[in-house]
Amino acid sequence: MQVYNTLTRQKETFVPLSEGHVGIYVCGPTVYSEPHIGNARGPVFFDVVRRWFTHEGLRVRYVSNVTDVGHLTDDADEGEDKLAKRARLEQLEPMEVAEKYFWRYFDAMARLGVRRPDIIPRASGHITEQLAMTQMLLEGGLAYERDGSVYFDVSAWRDYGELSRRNPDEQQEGTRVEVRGDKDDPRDFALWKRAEAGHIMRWPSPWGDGYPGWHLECSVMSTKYLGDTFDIHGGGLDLIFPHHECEIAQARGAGKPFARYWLHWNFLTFGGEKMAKSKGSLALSELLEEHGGVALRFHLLGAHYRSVSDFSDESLHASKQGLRRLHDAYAAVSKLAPTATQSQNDPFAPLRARFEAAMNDDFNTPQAIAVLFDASREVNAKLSRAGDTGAPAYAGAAKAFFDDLARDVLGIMGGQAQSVQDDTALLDGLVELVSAQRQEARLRRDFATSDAIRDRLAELGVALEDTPEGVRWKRGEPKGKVSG
RNA sequence: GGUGCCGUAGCCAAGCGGUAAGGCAGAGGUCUGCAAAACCUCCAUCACCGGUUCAAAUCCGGUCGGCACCUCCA
Repeated sequence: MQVYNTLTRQKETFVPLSEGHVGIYVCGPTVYSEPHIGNARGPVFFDVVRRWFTHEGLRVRYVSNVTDVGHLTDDADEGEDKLAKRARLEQLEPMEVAEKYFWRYFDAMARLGVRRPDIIPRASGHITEQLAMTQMLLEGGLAYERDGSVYFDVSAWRDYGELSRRNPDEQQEGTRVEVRGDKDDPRDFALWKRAEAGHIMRWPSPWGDGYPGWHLECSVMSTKYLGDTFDIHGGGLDLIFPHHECEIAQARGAGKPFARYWLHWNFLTFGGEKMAKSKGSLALSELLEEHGGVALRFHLLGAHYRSVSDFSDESLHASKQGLRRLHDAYAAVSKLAPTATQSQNDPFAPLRARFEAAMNDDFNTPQAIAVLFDASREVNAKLSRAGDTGAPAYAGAAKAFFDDLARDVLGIMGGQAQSVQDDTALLDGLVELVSAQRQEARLRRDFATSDAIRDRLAELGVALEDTPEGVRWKRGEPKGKVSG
């Protein structure tokens, strides 16, 4: 299988460090505000990545952190971190903020069919380890302490820039590099920062009270749970620099070979503009409410992870229509064959092969989805041929195909990703419709029909009551056998 | 200034040297009491210019137009 490695800027054959196992670390969000749709692309993509590895028989350990030690807002000079600011605005403890949005985030992910990571480490719970790595870097001469803060000395690390291919010397010392006057060099970055008076999140350290730097947690937590060398490190494209660059420098500087393959997903744009910069209206909660998790997930997988994808109402609508076709075919198959069966002569073998080839080529989900559409057409054609005696067996194989790939790997059919729709309005409408039909029968004095309707509804658990004020209905337990 | 990405049909979106996947929308047809679904058929030479090659959307050079990162950001 081929994966595109940012480190080498080319597709490489993926060979796990330890045969049969894969270790994956993905940088998660800083939980300080409402999750938006941009937060979903990476998790959804990597959810498919781990499902695919699992499908291919590998044991996966998937670690994805959540940053609960706020980093600075754009007003670096003010030194207020995002969590603290939010905490002040919401009048909560910083950790209360982190906890609140942590759950918002994972609730949203669950609705998108994203399985929980095997480990969700938090920065606040790994202070000791972060101090240890800082200490190690100091001892190795790659860091220096200034007035309670410890900085990584970029000039001392020759390979700095290997991932982002940036030559530190050529970087424009632009807008606001001069963040803290106590750095030896503006390119240096903090491993540990002194906590100013009033800074709420603080921990004791050999250099005084402070808090860990922006990039340290990932170096520490990934290697703690996956080993000093591990297979895959993922994140958004924007994390390549400086975040991942710094992670590599720290980890390698501390003697850890670190990640072997780096995968980065591209952005979602909205009207051609970077999502993170367009304001509002893209809150995940709202989109989930309106479209459901499966549709969003399906749409996200409709573009290759390394391409920018423009997210709009039109494109989302188109995706939903397409998904419905897939679901319809699956429903038809499931009706004919409630249980999946796979025989020796699997008629879906060629389609499986195509799907597999697509996924093995750097997780080409759009192509994999195209295979699903081709399969649907074949299935619909076969099943619509009346009197085809081979249909049931074929349907069983079709069900196996869809269950295996569309449901288990892509997560766009059945299972948890299926949105639980609120059918209240539909139910109301249906009962009222049937009730109206019954009233017509009563007016015709066709009581046989009206009573039959009431009885059938009662069997289904809907009780109709004729009152002087009109017909009322309520739900109860289904009575008797439900026929049909 | 440095680093990198993109421009494929009305829209979304694969392909990245061998003669344009898939979806949505649209057109025609089969089926059908009507409608829907389904199925069949149709619908692009790949921003532009030049070069390399037997062969280029795919490689090289240039032009134009978008975008991102270099600062928190998925």
